[in-house]
Amino acid sequence: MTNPDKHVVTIGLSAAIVSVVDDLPSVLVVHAAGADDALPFGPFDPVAHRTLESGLRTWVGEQTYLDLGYVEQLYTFGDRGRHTLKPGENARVVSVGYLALTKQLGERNAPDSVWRDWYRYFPWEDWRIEKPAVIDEMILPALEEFVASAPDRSCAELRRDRVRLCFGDEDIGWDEEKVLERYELLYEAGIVSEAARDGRGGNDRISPLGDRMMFDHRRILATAIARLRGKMKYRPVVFELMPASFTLLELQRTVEAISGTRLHKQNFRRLVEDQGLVEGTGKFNSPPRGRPAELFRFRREVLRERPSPGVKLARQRTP
Amino acid sequence: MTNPDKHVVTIGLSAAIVSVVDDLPSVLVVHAAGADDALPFGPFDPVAHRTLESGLRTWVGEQTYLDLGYVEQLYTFGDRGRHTLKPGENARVVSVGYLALTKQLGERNAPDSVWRDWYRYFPWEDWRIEKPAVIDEMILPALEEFVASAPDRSCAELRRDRVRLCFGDEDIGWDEEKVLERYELLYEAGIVSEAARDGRGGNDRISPLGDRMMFDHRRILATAIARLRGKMKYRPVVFELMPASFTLLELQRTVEAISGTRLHKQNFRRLVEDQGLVEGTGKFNSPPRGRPAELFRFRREVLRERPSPGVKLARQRTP
DNA sequence: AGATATATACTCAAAACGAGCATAACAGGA
DNA sequence: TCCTGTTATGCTCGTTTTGAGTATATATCT
Repeated sequence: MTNPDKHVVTIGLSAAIVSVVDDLPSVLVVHAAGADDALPFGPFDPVAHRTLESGLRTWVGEQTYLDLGYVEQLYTFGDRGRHTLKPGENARVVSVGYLALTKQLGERNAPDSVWRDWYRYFPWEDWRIEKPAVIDEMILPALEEFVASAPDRSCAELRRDRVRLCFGDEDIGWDEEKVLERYELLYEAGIVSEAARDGRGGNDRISPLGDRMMFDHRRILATAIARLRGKMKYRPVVFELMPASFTLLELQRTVEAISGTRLHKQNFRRLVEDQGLVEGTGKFNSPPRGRPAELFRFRREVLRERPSPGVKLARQRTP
Repeated sequence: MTNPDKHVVTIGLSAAIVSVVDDLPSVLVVHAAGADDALPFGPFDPVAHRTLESGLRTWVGEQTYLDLGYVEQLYTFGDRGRHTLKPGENARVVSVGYLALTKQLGERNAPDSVWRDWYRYFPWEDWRIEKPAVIDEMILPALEEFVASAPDRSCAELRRDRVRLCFGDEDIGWDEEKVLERYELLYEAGIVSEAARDGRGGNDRISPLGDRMMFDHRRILATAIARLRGKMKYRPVVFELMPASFTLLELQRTVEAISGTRLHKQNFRRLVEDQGLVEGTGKFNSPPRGRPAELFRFRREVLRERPSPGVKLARQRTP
């Protein structure tokens, strides 16, 4: 309390703006040649804005011409050293991360922002086709080194448990919600190239694991994916990403794209219909092959009825 | 970006430090005669502290001599006008709220901080004995006024729905997790006395509903209760509040104290045991009457086994 | 028509859940 | 000692939810 100046910081607002098209979950990033990708971000101006969220909406609107529908605060990061431009620099920025969902209507219009498949930054998170080879080929060996390099036995035990919980084994399977835990583990183990950049021990014998991002933006994106994967299950937020009408398979593919797993088709249909989340429109699509599927729409009334349920994942066993 | 000074704010860290003794969920508040209760809070010093959380732990340790075990970030509030000392004043503080769980060991030692039953601030949230009378006698009538005073028909509809979702009706019951939604509704409706203090329309014909708190601390506490009520169900966090050994009824009473509802005893036992959350110690207590109960301990191993489950609420129907 | 592909309906067993009954183990008083 | 009140603990039973299929319907293409 002595010198008020020493408590002064700048607040940065970062947004993971997400949309899904054609089974590709994408995030809007600011891309410049030669630099790491960044999430759209800007400083919070306490004079101009009444709330943090309105500040975010304003400059996202200015920069990307997007009208954000659903917006949710994720987390506030203030770690020293994880928001550096160049090694050694130490401007203190506290960054508040947001998750926003949008429909990617109209044309791309923001200056140098592009939609990017989010699995480009997290190649180990997409299990839709199969378990990503990078896990067994690169990640787990590198993490074993991390365990082995522990200063003492009990620390090694802790590290081993963390690896098991994050990446699973025979007993405990894959938990698609642990996106942040996995990224943080890789960061601490120096496997992810932000670690070296931030001046932490980086294991440079390893080819970079996923694309790097500016500042702590990959951490914010990990938080966003984790939150969305979890929230989807108990709140009907997927519909923020869907067009006005859609087939049940399209809905399922969107959920799968986000969760990075495959679902059981018949049971997915049962869940969604039984919960009254959607209603048929009576119209059908005309697919190139196969039986036409009915087009459904989101029943907005569910938001006013029961404590709004989400889209449960009817998990599929490995076939 | 023009003038960097205009982006400068102070970050306040506030902590809802929670413990449960004898079925009373309590929160540590700083109490001064003539002033509203406050959560322990202090500014974040970016020079001295590497992370927000370490800043919090440090000054909470200094101020309360408590060693926080479990700490979790809740939310970052930056609303103009909700962190005022006196009406009209407008120091811009962004406050990061935290939830901390502790065991209330040893003696109270902090200067003027005291443990307070949290239902003192939220009398409508405790349904353990019965539905709190204040809901039907004061809250719902006042909220009906709020609905009636809507500027137009569609706004009235929205307000009516919010009231229904927050406080339930015959169809949708009570959702104990909507603590924050309820508080915010009461704030907007001017029923809670912070509203008048912050210069928003306050309905002063109503006797104050629960104790007021300083700044936006009642909102932070609402967030904390909501988060704890939810998290308890899928993560074994209650055990942070329990002594080393306890009977299953003591555990149940703690869960009930937090959730503000009653649980089915036999089913609670079944859930907790089947999930392997606890193990018997072979020792028994000696109660004044009735059969002695076995003392259990938390199985710390669950944290290393399956994606750690929480204490599900085996809800009791109204008898 | 037959092959192929997708949509949708229905079945069936296992697991989880909600409610309650039954019995066990203690204290104190008749 | 036996009865009563009280709490703990074990067990049952019907319902719901879930996971995994099988069966059938409706398209297109050859």
